[in-house]
Amino acid sequence: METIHLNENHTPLNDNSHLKEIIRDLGLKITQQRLAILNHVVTGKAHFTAQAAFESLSKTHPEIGFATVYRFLRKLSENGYVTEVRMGGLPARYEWAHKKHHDHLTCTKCQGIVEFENQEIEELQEKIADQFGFVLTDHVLELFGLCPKCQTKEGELPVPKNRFSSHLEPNN
Amino acid sequence: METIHLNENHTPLNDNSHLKEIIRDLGLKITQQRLAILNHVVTGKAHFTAQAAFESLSKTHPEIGFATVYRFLRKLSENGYVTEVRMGGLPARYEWAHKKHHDHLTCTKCQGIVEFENQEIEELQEKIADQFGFVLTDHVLELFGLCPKCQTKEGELPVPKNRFSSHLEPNN
DNA sequence: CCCCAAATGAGAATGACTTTCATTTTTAAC
DNA sequence: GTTAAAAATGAAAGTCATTCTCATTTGGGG
Repeated sequence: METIHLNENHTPLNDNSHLKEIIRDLGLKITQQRLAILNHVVTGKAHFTAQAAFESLSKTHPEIGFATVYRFLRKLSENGYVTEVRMGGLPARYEWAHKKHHDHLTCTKCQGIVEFENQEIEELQEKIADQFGFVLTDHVLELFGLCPKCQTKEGELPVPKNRFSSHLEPNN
Repeated sequence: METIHLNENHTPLNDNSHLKEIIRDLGLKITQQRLAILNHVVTGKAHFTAQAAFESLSKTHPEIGFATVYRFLRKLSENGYVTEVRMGGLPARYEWAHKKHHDHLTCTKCQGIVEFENQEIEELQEKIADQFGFVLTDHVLELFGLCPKCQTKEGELPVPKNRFSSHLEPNN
């Protein structure tokens, strides 16, 4: 059905068959751009912003526009292939959702992110939704605090330029 | 110390003494604008957007600028007097934080918000932070789903103009 | 191959804030 | 009370992430 041969990047085409399947599942046409973006999402590191993905992709695929990156990431996230994470008013961060569901513990100083999962919490959430007659479709659980490193290095690192509200006092 | 008399709105001044204390606690000067905004926050309904507060306030205080509303709401939220809630990329919503801590269960269709509290979840969160050596400073727990009403009225209401990602399929 | 709906990219538009700055207020000191 | 310095304000401009528009290109069924 699908002959294996090399594309212009000397990458075996069948590397992409898995990615193609995903794009097909979304009911979209298979384009080089989407393959490149999807490949980046799957193989790159998690918690990237759309902007970062765009810049990174631009190096090898200068022809990809950021609109395409945003559009496709949205589609992927709408269909559960990637998870969109937002903290405060900061740009959305995305991650490939092939892993088991998990939540995030974020350091408000260095913005480091630790992933965790906790079945008990998941179950309690379901129970709560039930109590109010809701059908749960999604949830966001983000914990914020200071990571071990930032607890010691008090005030050494400058607070990242974006403000951080949420009960912290930035002016001390 | 403070003589009770009427201000130009024929409202007893001591109505505001509580509000003034809050503003003082923030290290800010007491202005008519801040009193008006704070009064709105305390007595108005919860989960308002900055824009909504601005518009509502404009009726009685046409001189208040939206910059002032945003600035003051931010200050209040930084100091824990109000809680900032964000869902998806939608405008931040604020609520007076005089109540016990609670989280939100939001209907993705009608955007109705139910508040709940669950001590078990709170404790589990602390435990998780501990496990990673984090000092917890804050957290966000937002549950999303369909409220009982919206479960039955399938597709009757148009989806609010702002898209809703998160594993829902808007195009069906 | 051909065609056309789907996809793309460049740039304009949007929308929620934030910042700037010239003017007005507050308030602490007389 | 006056007053002056510091803080606050509002109008408007700026920012920034994201979305939209639209003219052009492209994938893929026929």
